Amino acid sequence: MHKNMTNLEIAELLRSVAAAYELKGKGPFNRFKIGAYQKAADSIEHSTMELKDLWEEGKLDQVPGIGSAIAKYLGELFKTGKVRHFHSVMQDLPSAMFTFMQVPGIGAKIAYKLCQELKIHEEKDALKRLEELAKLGKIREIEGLGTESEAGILRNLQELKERGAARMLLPVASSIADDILVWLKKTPAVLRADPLGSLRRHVATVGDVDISVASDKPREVIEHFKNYPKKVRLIEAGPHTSSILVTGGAQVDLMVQPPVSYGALLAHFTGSKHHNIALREFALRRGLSLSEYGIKKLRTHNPELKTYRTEDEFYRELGLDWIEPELREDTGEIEASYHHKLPKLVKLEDIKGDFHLHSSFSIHTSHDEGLHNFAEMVKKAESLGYEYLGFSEHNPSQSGTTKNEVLTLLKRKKEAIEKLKSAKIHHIFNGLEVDITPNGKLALPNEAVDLLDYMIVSVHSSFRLSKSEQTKRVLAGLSHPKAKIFGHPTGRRLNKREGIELDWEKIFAFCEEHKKLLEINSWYDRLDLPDNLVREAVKRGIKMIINTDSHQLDHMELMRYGVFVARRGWAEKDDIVNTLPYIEFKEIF
DNA sequence: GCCGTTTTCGGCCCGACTGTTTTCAGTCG
Repeated sequence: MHKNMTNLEIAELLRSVAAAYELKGKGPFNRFKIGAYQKAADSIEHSTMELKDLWEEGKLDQVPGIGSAIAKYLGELFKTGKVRHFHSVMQDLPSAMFTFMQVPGIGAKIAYKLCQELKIHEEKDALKRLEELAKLGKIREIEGLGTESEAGILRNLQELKERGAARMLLPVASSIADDILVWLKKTPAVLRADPLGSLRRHVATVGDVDISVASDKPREVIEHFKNYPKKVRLIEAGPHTSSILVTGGAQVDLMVQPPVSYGALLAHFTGSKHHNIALREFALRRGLSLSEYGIKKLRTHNPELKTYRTEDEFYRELGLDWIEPELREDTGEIEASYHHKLPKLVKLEDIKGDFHLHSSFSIHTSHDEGLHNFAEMVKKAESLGYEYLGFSEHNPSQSGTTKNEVLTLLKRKKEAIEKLKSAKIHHIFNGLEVDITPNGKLALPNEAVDLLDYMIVSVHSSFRLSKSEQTKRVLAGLSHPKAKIFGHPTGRRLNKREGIELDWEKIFAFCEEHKKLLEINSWYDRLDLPDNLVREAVKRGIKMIINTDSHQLDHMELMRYGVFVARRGWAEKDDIVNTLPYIEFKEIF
């Protein structure tokens, strides 16, 4: 019995194979094979479904980038735990080289050279050994490397240790970008500046902060950028681009173009990489070549560069509708744009209520209480322009309260909410966020449920049940008629813990049949349902609700993060129930 | 090794910067 490989581990394996091919093939003839393995690895990493499950259903070939050859190898991997072909490609390569490739600036060739020359072969302690030898000046002695390379490797090793591989949460990256924008705008050479990359695409986590600048004086802009007060180190600087490291360890990349070609720069630097590649291939089939500078007509005698001030003009030149940044992941958006079938994405202004709020009204919960009372939260909801809201404190602790106490507490809560209603400030729903216990029971007596308008049911414990047990548990919890919403469905905490394992086929089918709502939780380390699962839900016509899970007033402003996730999942207004006016919304409950 | 709005063969995105090798390879996004 061999260990189940996760998508991430499979992606790693394919990247190693790509690296091996990079060393094997002398010459450019297998460049495309290398690219194919890398592309397959990326694709697997972004896959919604576990590859193993797809293989069992015979659907491996549905994953873009996986063709007959790699599908066959993966089949062997799932059956036997290893792939003979991969083994033979990698057998005479030291395993340490794949470890070295984690260090920025070290690719396949340098990694291999380091292993050979420094005689480091095993993965164990490889980085530590590399650091020791670098400090002894052994790297500069290797042909093709010098003192700069040695210093760079040492520095990058150090930074890797300090920062790790963790990506930034969206608000963190946003605030770094905001601060840099303020700095950049201090010089008149900067005519315009925008945060781009994954930040603009509103990905849940951000690797580096990317900033574009429109300017006719790029050198001045780069100089100014290099003087950013929070700069820790200059990574590189050229005529149009520069990268720095800032306090906290984040890398900031800058690109400058004159205003006449700013549209092409926006498109290029927003990415994603895969969107860019797909867009360039699309253009190439039409005899056009794209870059951050503009568009060239190929096959003409003197290919002239055409520039674009706006992204809209840039996309239009290709015969495409402008594509929302959130959609630019090469998952069908180019084709949709070509056929004028892009979704009309939900917007923050469409949201008419928040249904996951924790007030300070005490009902002896087993988890955390909110900080502010009903009236304060209602007032905040009013200021956000909402028509309705729902209070959903955690259920009372099962061990700390008797059934009668629970009933008394919840009667009191119901009365308090009734009073708010009579004040006619808002349409207020009386809910509760109820734990689904490991055996699938709800952590609330049935008589108490009768006092509520709705329940959000959530998993807050036993995250490591097997997929089938976890699925059974959740479906049992959701089967109560008043359990309308499945709260933060995967339970993931970004950079902290993986989500629970669920059979999504079954969960989706159940939600579809029984009209259950999936929550998109806006809390920025949850962003749960994740965007790729939102996309699946949208395809199946399953409705969702975007909530903040607020525990205090200012949390209620985080709704936009949930909206970002919905947009990345191609959700339109109709897919999200809390865009409905009260009259229609209340029918659901 | 993958893939198809000219193709089941013959293509495969495009450019940046660094360090070191005096003309370019390696790495990155």
